[in-house]
Amino acid sequence: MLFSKKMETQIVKAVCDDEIALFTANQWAGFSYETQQQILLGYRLTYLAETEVNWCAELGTVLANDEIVNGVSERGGYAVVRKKMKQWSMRISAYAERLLQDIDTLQWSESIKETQRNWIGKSVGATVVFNVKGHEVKIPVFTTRPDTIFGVSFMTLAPEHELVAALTTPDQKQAVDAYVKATAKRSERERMADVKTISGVFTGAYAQHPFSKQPIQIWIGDYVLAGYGTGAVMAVPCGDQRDYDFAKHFDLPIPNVFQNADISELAFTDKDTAVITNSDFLDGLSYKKAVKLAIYELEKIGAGAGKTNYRLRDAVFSRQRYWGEPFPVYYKDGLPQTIAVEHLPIQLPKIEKYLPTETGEPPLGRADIWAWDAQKCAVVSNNLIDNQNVFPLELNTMPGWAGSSWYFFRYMEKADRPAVFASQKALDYWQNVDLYIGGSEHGTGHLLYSRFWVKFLYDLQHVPVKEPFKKMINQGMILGESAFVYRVVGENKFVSKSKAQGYTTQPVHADVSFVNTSNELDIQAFKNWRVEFKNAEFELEDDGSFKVGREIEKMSKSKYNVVNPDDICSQYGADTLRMYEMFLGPLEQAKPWSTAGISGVHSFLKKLWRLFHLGTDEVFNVSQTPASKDALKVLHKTIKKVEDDIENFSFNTSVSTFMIAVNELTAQKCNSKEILEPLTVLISPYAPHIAEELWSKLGHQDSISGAGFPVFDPSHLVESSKEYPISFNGKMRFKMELPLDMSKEEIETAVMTNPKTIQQLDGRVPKKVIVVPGKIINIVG
RNA sequence: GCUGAAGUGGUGGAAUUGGUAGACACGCUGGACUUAAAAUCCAGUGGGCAGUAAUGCCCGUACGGGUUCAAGUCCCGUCUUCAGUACCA
Repeated sequence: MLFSKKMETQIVKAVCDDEIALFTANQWAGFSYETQQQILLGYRLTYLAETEVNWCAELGTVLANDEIVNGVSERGGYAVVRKKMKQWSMRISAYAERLLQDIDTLQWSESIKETQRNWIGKSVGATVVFNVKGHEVKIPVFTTRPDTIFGVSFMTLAPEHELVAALTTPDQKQAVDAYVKATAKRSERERMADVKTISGVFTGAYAQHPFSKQPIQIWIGDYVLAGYGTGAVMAVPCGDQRDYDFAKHFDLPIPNVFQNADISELAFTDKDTAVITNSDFLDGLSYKKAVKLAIYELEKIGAGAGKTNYRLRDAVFSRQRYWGEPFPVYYKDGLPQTIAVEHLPIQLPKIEKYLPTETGEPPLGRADIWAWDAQKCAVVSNNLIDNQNVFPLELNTMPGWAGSSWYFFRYMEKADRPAVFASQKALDYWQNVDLYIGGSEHGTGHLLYSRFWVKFLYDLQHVPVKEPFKKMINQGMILGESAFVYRVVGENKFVSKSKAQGYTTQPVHADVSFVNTSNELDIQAFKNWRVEFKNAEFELEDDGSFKVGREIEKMSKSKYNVVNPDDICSQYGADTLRMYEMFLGPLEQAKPWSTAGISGVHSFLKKLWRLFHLGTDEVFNVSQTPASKDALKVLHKTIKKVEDDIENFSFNTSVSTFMIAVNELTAQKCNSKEILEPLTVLISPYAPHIAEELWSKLGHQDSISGAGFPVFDPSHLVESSKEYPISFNGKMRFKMELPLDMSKEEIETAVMTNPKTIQQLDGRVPKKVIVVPGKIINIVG
């Protein structure tokens, strides 16, 4: 590290963790190598730190926040506990503001953008530092309402707060210890579920109000989360409902700092109308002005500063699994050292079992050849470790998002890498992902991590873009229709659906393949399915059938509601399946899989085929005769609509358009090549197999996939007249064919002299006649 | 609670800038062909009232208001469903 002469005694401020101490260049030079390395970790984008992690004992690994759903692991649903561990983390929080700002540049669904905004969770406020009476320590808190600083009547720390033990007075020790223990025992999930119960304990210690110097009781309470802000709050019961509830419950004072606000029942939380009172220098100010002044005064006395807080936590980057990229890191005197780029990649070692070791080390702890020889720059046997030249390698591996965050940049060029990802030329040409079709479940994981990586890569000028995915469509899931049979509790007896009310029953999933369209169960097939059902008893409906219950659920093997598309394929063909899926409805919409209606798509394809053939003999019959005006109109109307639909991912309406086109051309008895050939190309992305077949019958040697998209010619759609809807007070009564080149006045005259108009008016004189040429005529009165 | 999306016939769904609500299908009803069935084709199909009929009128896009010549579409409020998220200081 180089310092200028001036910097030697000047404190250097850099973007890094808040807790990092400031020092001068001379001081830096005086630090030991170890200390310097420790400090540098506080600045690095990827750093090793003792962090509170989500530990899943069953999976033997830590999990990222987004890998936990409802307090249990997303994979397997196992318990997850908070635990301190030394882990690699990535400083995604350093990019929080940019990740938030750039959301606006994305063409993503509003819901997923909002999910990311919430996950980043920006809140603007201030840090306020409280002195503790009789202690050297200070307690910083984060607040979004520094304007209510004179409403502080107590403080609350999270039970896990590091100062709890030190601050607790001897006579409160027993109560505090018991409370901390009880909270630790409760799982995160329980704590979340139980929002209503108010609990907490007084520590016996007092903080000091930064302005009034009044003593403030310090409590601990589990409504304060260790993981957010500083893990401590200044409690303003008059302005925050949780503080209010806590104060009421423990009979703590509730000073009112709002003018004309009734706080007898609830806290006053409306910022916009708040006027501060009983607050010394803040008296009479609005929320906005009071916040500014409070921060200014806090900074003046060194008891706080304006601060923006983010909910977004740094992401844990270590996994205790085998299958993941190994870290190019070895340890010298316990300090991580990176392996130089030219020696990469290092490859996963062979191990016997892909499980954690008996002592709880990650699977790589089982490897025999997993040490780094810093002289030879090679991976060598663990036996050679002497901590002089040969050092132990990192045992953790990288998580899935180490690869998923950037892989698409390598797709841009197939040749050997000339640069980090691809040549500048390829990167400039391809830029980023134009369209990402995927599920919204990645909203707070992969899609955020990837945005972070790409911003970092952009900063280092490895890629020319700031965002990985320009446009995203969250396709809807095809759901399954599960079938349930009702088992009488405690008996090996099943009752048909309508009889189930008479018993205490438990629904059991039955394989949907045993059930027909009228919800009747094939009992024999069901009996043969499981040994335990073999001798089961069945109570039938009065008509002798056995009916199942139905419910729409996610398609899943465990729910036995998976339908195999192969069956549809063999019955109707792949084109029918493909088109039917598109025809079901909008791409973004989740919908249950139902084959009702598939025959419509199938018969459409047969109709299409018949358009090219004569009679039942399958004789190919496409003529060279020029197309009629009407046929050209149908074709170009279709080209226009399909073109627009593809742009809008509105495939369901394209299918309708094809149906209309084929119906109209069939009615016109059109078999002109001039029409059918471009129509075949148009339909080829929707029904590729049949299109390819017709294409070859049309005399082409090459695949239709190389054919150019038909060009829309608006001249075929030009009309000379329009069938105008004639409305009276907004209600359409009849239609009238009128030339399009008529003036408004001429149209009005034509309409008003029409006998039907006279009949409708029945002697009344219209107040107004609205004529929108080419659209509508509305007569008011 | 908060955030987001949505609510249209018996069903899936159309209506992209306010301008003919229900396209296109499924289902259903009737008919043709057939010994019969399948396949195919034709006609009808939002609800109600009147009429033998042609047809006419009324009501209809979750509910209640509003803006407008005109509202499924825009505005305000309410309800319901789905999804995400949550003691965030």
